[in-house]
Amino acid sequence: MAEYHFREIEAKWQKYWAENNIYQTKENTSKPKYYVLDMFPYPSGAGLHVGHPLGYIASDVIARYKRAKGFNVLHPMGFDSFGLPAEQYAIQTGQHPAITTAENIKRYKEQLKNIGFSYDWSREVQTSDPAYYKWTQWIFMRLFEAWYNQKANKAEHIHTLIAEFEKNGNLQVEAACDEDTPTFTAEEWKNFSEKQRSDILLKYRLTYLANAYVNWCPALGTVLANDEVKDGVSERGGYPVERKLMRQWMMRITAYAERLLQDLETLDWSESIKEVQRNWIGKSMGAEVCFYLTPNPLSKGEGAITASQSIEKENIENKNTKHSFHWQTTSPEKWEKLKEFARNNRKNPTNAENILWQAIRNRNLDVKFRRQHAIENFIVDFVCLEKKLIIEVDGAVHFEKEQQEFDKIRTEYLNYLGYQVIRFTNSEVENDLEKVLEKIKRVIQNTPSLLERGLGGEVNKTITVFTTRIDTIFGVTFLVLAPEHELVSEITTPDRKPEVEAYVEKAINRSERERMSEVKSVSGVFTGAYAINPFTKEPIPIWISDYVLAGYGTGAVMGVPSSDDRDFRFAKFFGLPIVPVIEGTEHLENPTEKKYGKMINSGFLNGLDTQEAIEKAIQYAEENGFGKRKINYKLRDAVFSRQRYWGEPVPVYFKEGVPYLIDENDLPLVLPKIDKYLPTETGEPPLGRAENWKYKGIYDYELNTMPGWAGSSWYWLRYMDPHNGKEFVSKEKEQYWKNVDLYIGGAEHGTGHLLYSRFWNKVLYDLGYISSPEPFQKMINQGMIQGRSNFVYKVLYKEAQAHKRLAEYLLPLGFEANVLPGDMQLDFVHKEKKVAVEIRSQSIIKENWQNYLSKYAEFMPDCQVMFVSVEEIFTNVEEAVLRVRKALSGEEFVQFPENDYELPNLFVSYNLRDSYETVALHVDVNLVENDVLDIDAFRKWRPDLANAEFILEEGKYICGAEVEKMSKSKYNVVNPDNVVERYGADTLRLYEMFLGPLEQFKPWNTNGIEGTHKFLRKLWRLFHDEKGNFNVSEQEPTQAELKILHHTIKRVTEDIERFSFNTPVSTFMICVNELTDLKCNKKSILEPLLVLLAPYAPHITEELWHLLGHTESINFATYPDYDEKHLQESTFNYPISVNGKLRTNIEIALDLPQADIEKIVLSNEIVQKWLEGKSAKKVIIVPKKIVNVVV
RNA sequence: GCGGAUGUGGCGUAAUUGGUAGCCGCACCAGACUUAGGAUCUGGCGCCGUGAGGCGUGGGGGUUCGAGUCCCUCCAUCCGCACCA
Repeated sequence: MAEYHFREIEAKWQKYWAENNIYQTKENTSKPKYYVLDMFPYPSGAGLHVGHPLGYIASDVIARYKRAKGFNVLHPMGFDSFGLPAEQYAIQTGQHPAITTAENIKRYKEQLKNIGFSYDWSREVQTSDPAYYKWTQWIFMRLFEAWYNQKANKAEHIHTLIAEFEKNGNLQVEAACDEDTPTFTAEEWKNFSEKQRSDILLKYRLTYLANAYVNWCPALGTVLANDEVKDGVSERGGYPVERKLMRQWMMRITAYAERLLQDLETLDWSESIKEVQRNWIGKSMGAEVCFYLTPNPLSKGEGAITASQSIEKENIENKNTKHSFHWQTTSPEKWEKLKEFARNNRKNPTNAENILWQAIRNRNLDVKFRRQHAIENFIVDFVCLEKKLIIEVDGAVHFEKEQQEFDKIRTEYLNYLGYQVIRFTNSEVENDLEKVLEKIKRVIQNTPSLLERGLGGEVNKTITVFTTRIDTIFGVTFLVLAPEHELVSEITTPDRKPEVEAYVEKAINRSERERMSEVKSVSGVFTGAYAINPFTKEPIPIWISDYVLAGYGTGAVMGVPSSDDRDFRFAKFFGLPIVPVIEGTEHLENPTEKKYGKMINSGFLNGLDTQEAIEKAIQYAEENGFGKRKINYKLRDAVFSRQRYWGEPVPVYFKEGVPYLIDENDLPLVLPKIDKYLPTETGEPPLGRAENWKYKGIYDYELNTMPGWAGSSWYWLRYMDPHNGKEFVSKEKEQYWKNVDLYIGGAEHGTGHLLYSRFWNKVLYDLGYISSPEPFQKMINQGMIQGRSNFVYKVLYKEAQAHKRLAEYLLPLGFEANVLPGDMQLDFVHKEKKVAVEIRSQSIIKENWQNYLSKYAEFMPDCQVMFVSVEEIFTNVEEAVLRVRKALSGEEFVQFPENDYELPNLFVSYNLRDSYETVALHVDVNLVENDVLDIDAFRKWRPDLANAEFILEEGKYICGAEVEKMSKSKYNVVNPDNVVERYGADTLRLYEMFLGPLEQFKPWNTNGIEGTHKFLRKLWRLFHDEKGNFNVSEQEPTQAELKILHHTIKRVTEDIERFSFNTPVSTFMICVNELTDLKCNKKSILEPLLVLLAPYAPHITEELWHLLGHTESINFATYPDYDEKHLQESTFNYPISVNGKLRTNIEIALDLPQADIEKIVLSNEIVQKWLEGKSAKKVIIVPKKIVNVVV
């Protein structure tokens, strides 16, 4: 064989490797293990493009390198084969997603095998295979049967929780559980029904059913996890997502928030991806502070009960009876003045008053009414304090205008105090009591009781806020609740109700996206309610606003406009007071510019620094019982249900509304057949279509399936033991392989796969099934390979240009251009001969000429009008001019273009495009080489281009180029198959590595691939003579040759060890170049070089290895060690600089003492010249580096 | 706005971590061999300058005998997060 025939060589060895199971991994425990894994690919219909193999090649290099270094390497590949695209395709075509998936996988495997990866295909897994998802379901069951014990700080089997419930109820349990978990005693637990117990346990399980606001995507017909939503639209497909309250399976990942955060420190991951996870977990340390609601909305002065009094009073009252009403609705002093009137009125009621009183007294309407009760300065007829409802019965006097005015003010005031006032006339009560009572009943019904709404200190309700800056609490001038906050409807005063409700309505209906896009605008509504700042005892208004998110913290914030930007904007907008609390902010236009410093205006915190003040304030709050230290996480529990077919069925059935796990022996719960991959008519998920699909033929199965990330959250474990039918992974194998040593994949999984995998891994670890707390020890995120699009520039034929062109002919004939009679513009007019020429496109002339003519007749009577089409001008301008000439000379002429003209399909080369009006069009990059267009191929590319013509530069058509995402629509996708076809897999592998650092994003540009291909041919020639005969010498190597080899070994090995994949390629090139220069064909040099290169170029090295006489695969060769002794030098060519500037080089023996070096350097001619007669101040000699002479 | 990363010839990049900036490859230029070249080989190739030399690692400043590398500052690009309390 003379030439390097890569196609034959590569096919030959790929076959050999497969037939001889060269890459099969055995559990050989005498060797150290090394587990190198690629991120699970989803087999999409588009197949691989050159960007995908980048990471696979790097991991393959490592796998091969580690094998040669004596490691037992696990390097598997498989497919994350459940997912939306195959199902979308199924919906459109009716083809079962399993078929689509199988086809896609087949294609992927062909492409992968074509590149010569050393995967152990015997370990391949597919998540959609029942033999695999059996264990996904099994793990789901483990999660269902687990709870998170915060005392032990780990997950435990639910049995331990039940045992505790039976012993002590849940009073002493510290667990990750739902917010609304009630407390109960052991006694109560024992008396709970099965359903009640199930409901309680669901609040603790690591996977649970709950009503939660989820991301509902109507277009996909399913809910999505938070990480699947980007900027308010679905990550896949970009469909809108809305908030919807649904009962869904959830994963209690929040239980692990702290450990997921802390253990990041133990991982060798890039800082950026750790940061992404930290952000997502979103830990913030601060405090929760309780704000009591005021008993009444306070007006200034007025003698109302002061805030501090009210708190004391409330505390006293609360000690006695938890729900005692605050019936004293005026001050004692006022009551002194009013009580006589009140008593009088009671004794002498009007007839109407009496009738009504008899009807409503004694809780006749289920609520207690008081009559002639004093409220502030007024005595009202009847009042129901629980509902804050006042009923007035008006006599004749109320018809007078003055009295009506007074009533109005009185009502307003009472409204202001939070009371509803309804009025009846005497006659209404006397004549139609039924109707009156009916109305009262209705109002009572529609008004929440204070027992429920807890307005003010009358019941023990508080608003809790979360803050990281409790030190600024003296600067709190308002509270803001999220519109969705549960207290909003309860605390809103009647007068504010319409406005508040309208705002809430609007906020809830607005999509996430809308709310996000209006970040900068300020909006909000006052609720009418007030709270007491527990530090200052001052009342502060309670507002609601969009900028407070229901899902974060407590859904309420304390507004500190002097140190928070959003609060500042809010306060400015609504004119709320701003109290500076940090020294130096008093006179600032915007006090939030300075956020840290000494406290001012802050009572006992004055003078403290931010951190000290935070500590002291928390301490104070805890001591006084209205606050506590609190750590908050942004991380939410993950929605685990999908209303989809193509996913793992959830191994759960329902009996009387209680979810039960199916028996473990019934696993796997296999996906049933269904007729259509759509929801049922009643809106149930597709699985609702399965016929007779019931557990044990009786019980309904869960109809949701698991999300795409379920199967990929544990797959690395399955590779350790992929065919085990008894366990998801055997203990021994798990103990041996432990976790992934090197994980290579994209950074885009930072908040999804990489977080869920860590979560499941930790659960399995806590439950004792596996031995590593983290799944992926080291990770490298390969940069995306971007597409490099090429463009051609199609010449546009516009009227403006046609006009210009025609003008060249017509102006010399005496035409004027752009004549403006009336509101028209005529293209060309010959005034003397009364001829007008109009340019329009061919189609417009055809369709509209009559309209034009009538217009011309209006402005230019008795003028000859003729039309010239744009098409005509560019294809046959002479003909057009001829027609015009005829018209001028009075001959008979043709008014319209005689023929239909077709414009040439003209493209102009990149650097000439500025002289034309052009549009840039994507051209298939496969038709372009080094930005030069293959014109023939271009004409054949699409039928409409067959007649394409070109304006060339220097005989070539140069394309423009731009870096974009690699995608079909941009015609910039490069298929690795094509590259392999043309240059071979080894060249592709080398080139992808050579392109630059693995982590970097870079455009794919085939331009440089020649270089790596040439390198391989050069390597080939080292082993062959000029005639192409294999020719390797057994001669002893020279010192120079050994030096080249060992230098290469050293550099390549060091580079691979630090995962620098591009630099070894250069080193190999240098090595081969140098050996070529020396005409070295010695076996003792070339043989180790092959082993060194084999991880990068496995095919050519395998071929040459066998040509050298080996009968075993190069994969079993040992990696060469480098020997320092071959790199020893006796002299060094020192760079000599004078004052830091390089002036010359001097070869100096390395064993020479520094003083001698100095002498040699200073006596050097060139150094002398630069010294300019001065003496050297200092000579710095860095051995084997540099000499610097300082003058 | 906050956080992270990056910035070096026409292009992809390299620089043993403070010691000769531009290795290797592409493109380009010149030449050789050839009927031919999308083969192969040789030489050149940061910028200015005929030259000596000067200038050069996004800009400015600093530390140092010496800075692409360390410090300060500004700018640009990319990525992530974002009313997160």
